[in-house]
Parts: sequence; C-alpha cells; structure tokens
Amino acid sequence: MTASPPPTSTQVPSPTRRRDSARTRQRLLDAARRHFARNGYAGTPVREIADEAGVNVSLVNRYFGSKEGLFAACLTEAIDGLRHTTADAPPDMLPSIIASEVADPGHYEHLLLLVRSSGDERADQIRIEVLRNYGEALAARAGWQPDVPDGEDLLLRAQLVLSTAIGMVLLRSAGLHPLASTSEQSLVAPLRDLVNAVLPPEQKGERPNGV
Amino acid sequence: MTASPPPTSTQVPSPTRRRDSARTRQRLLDAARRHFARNGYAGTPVREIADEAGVNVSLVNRYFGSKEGLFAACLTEAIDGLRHTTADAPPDMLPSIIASEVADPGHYEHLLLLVRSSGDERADQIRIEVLRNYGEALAARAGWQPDVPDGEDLLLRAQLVLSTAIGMVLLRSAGLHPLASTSEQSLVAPLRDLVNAVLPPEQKGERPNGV
Amino acid sequence: MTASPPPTSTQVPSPTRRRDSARTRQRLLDAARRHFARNGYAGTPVREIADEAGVNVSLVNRYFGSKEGLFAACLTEAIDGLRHTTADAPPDMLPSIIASEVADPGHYEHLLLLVRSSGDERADQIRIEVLRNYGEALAARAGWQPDVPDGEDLLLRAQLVLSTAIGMVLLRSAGLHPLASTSEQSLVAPLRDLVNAVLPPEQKGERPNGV
Amino acid sequence: MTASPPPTSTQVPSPTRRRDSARTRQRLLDAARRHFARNGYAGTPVREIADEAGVNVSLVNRYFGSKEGLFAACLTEAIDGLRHTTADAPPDMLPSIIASEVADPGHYEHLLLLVRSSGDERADQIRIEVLRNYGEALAARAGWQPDVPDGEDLLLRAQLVLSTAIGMVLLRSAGLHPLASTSEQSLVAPLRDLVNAVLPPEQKGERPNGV
DNA sequence: TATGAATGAGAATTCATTCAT
DNA sequence: GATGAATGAATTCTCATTCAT
Repeated sequence: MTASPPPTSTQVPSPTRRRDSARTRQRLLDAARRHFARNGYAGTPVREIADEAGVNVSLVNRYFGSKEGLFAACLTEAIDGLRHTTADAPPDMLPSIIASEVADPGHYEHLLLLVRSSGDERADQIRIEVLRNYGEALAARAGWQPDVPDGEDLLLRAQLVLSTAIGMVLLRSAGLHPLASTSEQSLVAPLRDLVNAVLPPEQKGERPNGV
Repeated sequence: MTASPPPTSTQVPSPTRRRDSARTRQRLLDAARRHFARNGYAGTPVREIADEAGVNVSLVNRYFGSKEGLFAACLTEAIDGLRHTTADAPPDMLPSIIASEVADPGHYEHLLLLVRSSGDERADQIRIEVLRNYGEALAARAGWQPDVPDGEDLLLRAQLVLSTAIGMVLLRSAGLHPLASTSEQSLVAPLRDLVNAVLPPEQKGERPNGV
Repeated sequence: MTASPPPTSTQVPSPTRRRDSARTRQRLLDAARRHFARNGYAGTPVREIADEAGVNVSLVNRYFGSKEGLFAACLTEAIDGLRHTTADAPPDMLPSIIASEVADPGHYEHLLLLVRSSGDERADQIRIEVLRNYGEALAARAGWQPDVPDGEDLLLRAQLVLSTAIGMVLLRSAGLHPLASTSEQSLVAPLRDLVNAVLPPEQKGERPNGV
Repeated sequence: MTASPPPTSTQVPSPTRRRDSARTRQRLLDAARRHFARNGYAGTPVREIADEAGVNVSLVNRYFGSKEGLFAACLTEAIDGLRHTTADAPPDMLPSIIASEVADPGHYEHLLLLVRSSGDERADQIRIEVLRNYGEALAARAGWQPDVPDGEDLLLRAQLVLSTAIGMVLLRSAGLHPLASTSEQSLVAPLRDLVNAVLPPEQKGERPNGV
C-alpha cells in the first residue's frame, strides 16, 4: 500500500532468493490477515505478525508505513479475495458458495476482516466500500442493478444474507456448536432455504413482490 | 438497561448522591458495555470507560479486580439483558423481536458483546454459554427440546438466525447502508421471510412433542 | 506516634470492649512489626497490616499519621523490646541471651526491624539510635563506659557481635540451613566462642590487650 | 563490578560507542545491583535503575523480561562476584579477606544483595544457593568436606562467620559508627579474633582428612 | 534489503491517603 | 471511634516506531 511494485509472489526471481522484497511483503500480508481476522486490529501486536512471517518487525513500517497501513493493505487485498467468490456463477449456486466461503479456512478470514476496525478513517472507508460491493454483487444475482430506483429493498435483503455469512463465521470462530462443527455440505441446505426466502433468484418476467 | 437509579442501597442517601458504591459499579458496567461492544476488548482503554462513568480509573480494579473482570461482568450482565428478549412470546413474534433487538440502541450492545473476545478463558466460557443459551431459546420456538435426538438440525438453524442478527448489528454499526439506516419496522418483513424459511414455527400436529 | 494517649494495652477497660482505641493501636503495631520485619518497609502494603490487625486501613493514618509514622512507632517500640534483653544479667550469660534473642520468634523481629529502612530521615535516626544503644549495652558488659576515651575499640567489637546477631536472624529467615534449623541450645556453644574471643568479659584489674 | 569497558563485542565498534547491547545490558546490571543492594527490591523503581544506567526504562524488560528477571540476573552475577573472593588462598588470610569484602565498595553490594528478597521464588532459590555455597567455601578452609558426617557443626560455624560479614555490611550501610567509619585495616584484628575462635583453621595432624 | 538496538508514549494496576458517613 | 468510598500519584510493562548499521 505504500512502496515497491506489487509483483504478487512471482516465481523464483533468483535461485538463491535472498532479499526478495515482494515475497517478504506478501508474507507479511498473509500473516497480518490471519491475525487481524482472528484477534482484531487492537488485539494483534505487529511483532506477532512479523514473527509469524519470519521477518523483522521494522519491515512492517518499511513496507506499509505503519500498522494502520498494513491493515489497510489487508483490506485492499480482501477485495480481490472476495471478488472471485461472487463473480458470475449460476445464481442458484449462491448457497453453496456461501457455505464454502464460510467453511474454507483460506477464505473466511476475508469475511472476518470486514468486521474488524482499526478506528482509522481511511481503513474504515475501504472496509465499507468492500462491504458495499459485496452486497451489490449478491443483490445482482436477484436482479438488482445500479442506479435503478426501488432497488433498495433488494440491496437490503442482500445485506441480510451478507450479515448471515459474517455472523456465521464469527460464531464458528467463537466455537459455538453445532454451528462450528457443521460441515460445509451440511450448511448448504439451511442456507438454501434462507437465500431462497430472503433473496429469491431473479425470475424472468414476473417478480410477485413488486418492489 | 437496569438503569434503576439507586441500585441496592434503597434508602435514598442524600440529594447529592455521592459515595454510592452500587451505583458507581453500575455506571462502570454501563460504560464498559458500550465501549467493549463498539471497540472490542483490546480497543478500549479502561480509562476511557472510567471517564465516561465519571469515576476514578482505579475503581475498575477495586470493583472488578481487573479489566478482564469488568469484561466478564459485562457478559454476565448480558445474560439477563438477553434472556427477557427471548422469553415466552408467541413464536410468530420472533421476526419483530429480532428487529427490535437489532435496532434498539439499548439492546444491540449485548449482541455485539457476544462476538468480542478478551482472550481470557473464563470470559470466553461465559460468552459461549450465553450464545448457546440464546440459540436454544430460539430453537425452542420451533419445537426444539433439550436431549431430544434429531434436534441438532433445529439448533443449527436457530444459530443461523442468531448469526443473522449478530451480523446485522455489526454491519449496522459499521455504517453499511441501506442496512444501517433501515428502520426497525422495515426490517421486520425480510426477517419474517428469513425466519419462516430457516426456522419455521412449530406446526401443530406435525410435530408430536407439543411444547 | 501522632495522636491519642499511649496506654499500652491495659487490661479490659470495659466489659464489651467495643471501640478500644489503645487496643486497636497495639494490634496495628504488632501486625506492622511482623510485616516490616519480614518484608521490609517498601515491601509491605499498609492494607496487609490492617487486614492482619483486623481493622480498617484508614486507621493507620488516624493513629500514626502515615505509613512512615507507623514504621517509626514500631522502631520506638523496639527500643523497649530490646532493652530488657540486654539489661543487667551476668556477663557470661551473653551468648545464651543472644541465642534466645535470635531464636525466639517473639524477639527476633525487633532485630530485623533494625536493618529495615523506609528512607525516611526521622525513622532512620531512631533506628540508628537504637542500634547505637544496643551496641553500647553489649560493650558495657566488657567494661565499656560512656565518655571514656579509648573505648572505641570495645564499641567496635560490640558492634561486631551485634552484626553477627543481625546477620544470623537474616540468614535464618532466609532459610539457610543448617543455621536456620539449629536449636537455640546448639547456638550457644559457637556463640560463646565468638563472644569470648571478640568481646571478652571484663576481667577485674588486668586486661592484657591494652586498648 | 566487572567494569571491563567492551563486554562482549570485542572489536571496538566506533568512537561514539552507541548501540552496544552487551554494554547496555551490563550497565543495567551494575546500576541494578547498586540500587537493589542499598534499597531492597521493593524499594527501587526500575526507572531509577534505568536512569542511572542512562538508558530507556523499557530496556529492562527487553533484556531481562521483568524487574524480577533483572533481580535474578543480579543474583546470578553475584555468584561469580563472590566466588573469586573465597577461592584458594591461605586459610589465615580469611580475616583480611572478609575485611576487604566488607569494606570494598565494589564488593559489599554482592553481600547485601544476598539478604534482599523480591518474594519471587526463583530468585529466592538462587539466593539461598549462593549463600549455601559461600558458607561451604568458608567451612572448607576449616577442613569441611561435602558428604563427610559431623561436618554440620563446621558448616554452622562458617555460616556464623558469614552472618557477621553480612551484618557488618548492613550496619555499615546504616551508618552505625564506629563500625561504619572503621578502615579495612582496623577491621582485621577483631575479625581475626572472631574467625580463629569460631572457625579455627584446620590444624595439621589433629584432623586426619588433610585437605 | 534487512536487522537489532533504542525510544517514548500509553496502558493496566497498585497503593497510600483523604473524604464522607 | 470506625468504616468504606473515592482519589491521584506512581509503577511496571507493552508496543509501535525510529535509528544506526
């Protein structure tokens, strides 16, 4: 988010691979995402992140300017992480997509990140933008389109679905059983009920609840 | 929120009303709940809490032993705060109850508290217990009973509803519109769709264990 | 040391014995001596003393003005506690007197007190005076008299004996075995060797080491 | 004192000589020993130590983990500081060795440290071990050997001598005259009387185990 | 590029003391 | 005479950040 080109971990620049700044940067981002997602911004010391990344603490400031900068970079990265999830796929896949998002340890951290705040305005702005985009992507599956009036209710309902996903991740990470121990597959059925009721897939032509 | 003016010493000591330990304790609890709910455990200095309560910082340690103790006390208090919400009321009232819980500034802090962790084991235990009870109370409205086999799915679905409520509160507090600005009333309709689909009220006859 | 008459725990002023200030005062002194002796001045919170005395903390300030005042009072009290030990007794009893002083749990606290400092000038002055008197009392047994020139060496030697006693108490309280577990009786023999060599009892007429 | 200028990094980094961790560490240790010896553990704020060492307070935690850790490190260091004192030297030198130990401002702090307790169990264990070793080293000069029965009395007598030394240091630091102002040389004679009486040097022939 | 030393601000907690009853 | 509430200063420790190499 501050300096150096963003060559997201390209393969083997030099055989010895000493002093690979892009790699170091990415390791920091990965470790940071994990810790920020789990323990929140205030709850994670930068040293912990650097230790897990296996690099020196001061590199956080070198690469990201500050702890806030690192957090903002995590959020920015989360945009991509979430985009491909909600990219085009048959609308009726949504329940299983959510289930996988919620259950996949590689993905749910992105969702958790979205409810962690550093108090920093810039970061919060990124965060809210990501949330908004995510909601719109969900709403689009039910026929929502930008700048079309009366779409507010659809957007609201999409945000309800998003709420469910985020709440699920939180309660799972809190260890609330049976939710925490339910397999991805077993989550699909109740989620299908939920999505179909709250955000029914766009039916061509007729949409009875005239919003 | 238990804001009865003279909490324990019932005989109205003096018009100036200073040196009332029960009252001081409660003021600390109220301020703490607010701050912990909004900014998380690590994100709130005890001094901030004490300042808002208008008392000296050291009283936190005097009355609650430590910051952790204060946090645990908030959680314990949240049990009662949430209990009466889920107490007996016609099952079909659930959507509007959730809506009010989510929208009422006096109540949603209890929900937020449930996804804040201090890392302290004791506090986490209380937290998980409250969550579990809450889920069971919701499930009971759909006919769930403790120790009855095959109830797991109902419990899971109840926890999904709880997830939605918690997610909503979080996204509202993040300022995600339109969700954040939707009135309590307007939340009821989509919530009704959601609850009816995920956790349909017990149907007489079909489910013999008539609770 | 500050207020109220000093009626050192006279017997039963009133049958019910409620609100007996002299008694309270003495209980504080007793508890304070124990704690100051064992843990030093800075190492003992006044609350600990008050708790052991079974009275309210603020009475320390009421009766002794401050923590320093309480400490000074303990030292003052130690004067009497130590005086009767070194009062007139046959000089050849000195080793067994020291042994008993060192071993008796009721007495050695007075000795310990003498090497605890609060940093307060007034208290340190009392302390040094007690130490000086103690040394003189020991020296007197070897013929030392105030204001007689050339008595310095005798005083020095007496202070060496005092050093031994104090060092013994400290090492015993540190738990250094066998010293810590040696009975009073078994201490007498080596102490007799020591005293006889360092501070030989006054021999009438001839004292060969012409000091 | 171990005041050798460049403690570990032997290659003389730069004339300004900053950023030398080993040196910083040692400066902290030196200052700590002084303060702990004089004012006890509870009586010395870490800030005072850091100020005297001329470094930032937080380095205490960086290098020693905690105040307790620093104290324990002082004790550990005292082991070496005291060892060479009691190393092999003709037994009849003991009185003058004690005199120098007691009078040398670079040494007596080690002795004082041995009667200061932090209440920490680990530190107390080190302390008692050092005391024990010291006593054994003294006893060895009188023929004591480990695991030889009947050696207890010798050990006890050696600990009496140690008591004297420690008591002397304490009373000197309390400013008790004449003891406090007596020169090292003038201490030797009374100490010789004391040592010869309490812990007579091993006599050849009489004690067959000729060590 | 990377490291480790050092700093300074802030945070929680302890504790002697004062106040009001 | 005694209690418990409340205060403010001081203390230890953590942590993000900067400096020098």
